[in-house]
Amino acid sequence: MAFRSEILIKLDKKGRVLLPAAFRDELPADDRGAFVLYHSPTIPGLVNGNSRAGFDAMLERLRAEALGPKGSLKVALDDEAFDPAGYLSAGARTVSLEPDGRFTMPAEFVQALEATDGVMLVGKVEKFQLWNPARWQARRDAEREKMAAFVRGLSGGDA
Amino acid sequence: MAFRSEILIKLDKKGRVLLPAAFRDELPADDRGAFVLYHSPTIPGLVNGNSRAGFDAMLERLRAEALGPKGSLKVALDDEAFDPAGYLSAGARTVSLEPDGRFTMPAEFVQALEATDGVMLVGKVEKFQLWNPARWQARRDAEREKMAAFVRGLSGGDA
DNA sequence: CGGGATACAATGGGATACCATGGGAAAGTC
DNA sequence: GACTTTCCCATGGTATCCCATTGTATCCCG
Repeated sequence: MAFRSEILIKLDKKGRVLLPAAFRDELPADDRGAFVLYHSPTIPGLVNGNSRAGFDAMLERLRAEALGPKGSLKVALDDEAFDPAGYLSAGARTVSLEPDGRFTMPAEFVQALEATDGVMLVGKVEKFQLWNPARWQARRDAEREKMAAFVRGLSGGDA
Repeated sequence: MAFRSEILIKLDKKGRVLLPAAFRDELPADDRGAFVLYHSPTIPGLVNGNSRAGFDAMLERLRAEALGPKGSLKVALDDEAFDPAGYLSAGARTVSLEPDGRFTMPAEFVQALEATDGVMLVGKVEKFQLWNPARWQARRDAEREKMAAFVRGLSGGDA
């Protein structure tokens, strides 16, 4: 259960996008009819995706981390207190998959991506990302250098 | 079963508001004819909403955690003792949904929101909120910064 | 092991159903 | 009887369903 690979998918004029078979297969077997899209909390113009179960699990961990064990009652009542799980939830949408594996991309996400005719789907282990193809290109180049530097920096055999 | 997304809905001249399909679907399947609206206990001008079951469950937790096991008996008898659940309940109203998914917004909530022609519905996981669109805008910007700070604060890779 | 035959993945498009909204008519209500 | 509330119908837009097409794996068979 891990999202891998990067795949360029068409965004047709009806706003539909195919969730590739490789990604569909990573959704829980008992819940393949829908998944969650949500805005990246740190990178504007990036959209994340996950299974409903995966997204909910993340929110749960988030609340435990941010609020401690007794936080659930407080967060349910105190609208003034900042709730990171609530923040993510507001920027998220459950989208249902058509039988053929496609979904209609909500307009807000199309806008965020500034996608015109294609979307780059990128597997990031326990979630996946939707990128504007051009922006992904740039991001990828930057990450390649960081990765090389990171590996060189690993304290290891030679040195 | 979690409220997500933010949706701007019209408030028509008859005082009607549509509960979007995405939110209706989160109401319990056996009780979709009505739900609960209640004033936020911490933010004036904010209205919260939940299913009847969800609201009741919150009151129950509130009494159990805030007052202890004997609390409910005490508040049933002692009118002098402060009962947070009773307070919330007084500021709450059950509103019924029309067959087409709309409801008439009680005047007290319209006033509280100072809503004129639109209401922003925001999913907050186990409940949702009704905001004055302009105020939500401001709130959202503030939350974005808090979220960024929160993510930075997570003990992680770089440091 | 070549050559189809078959299954499935990715895409396009027409027809239909549903969502969000406005407005009129009927039924209460004071 | 004026006003509010509920019911019903209308409409534009979007999403969903269904069917079709093409290309590519996979399979089977001799």
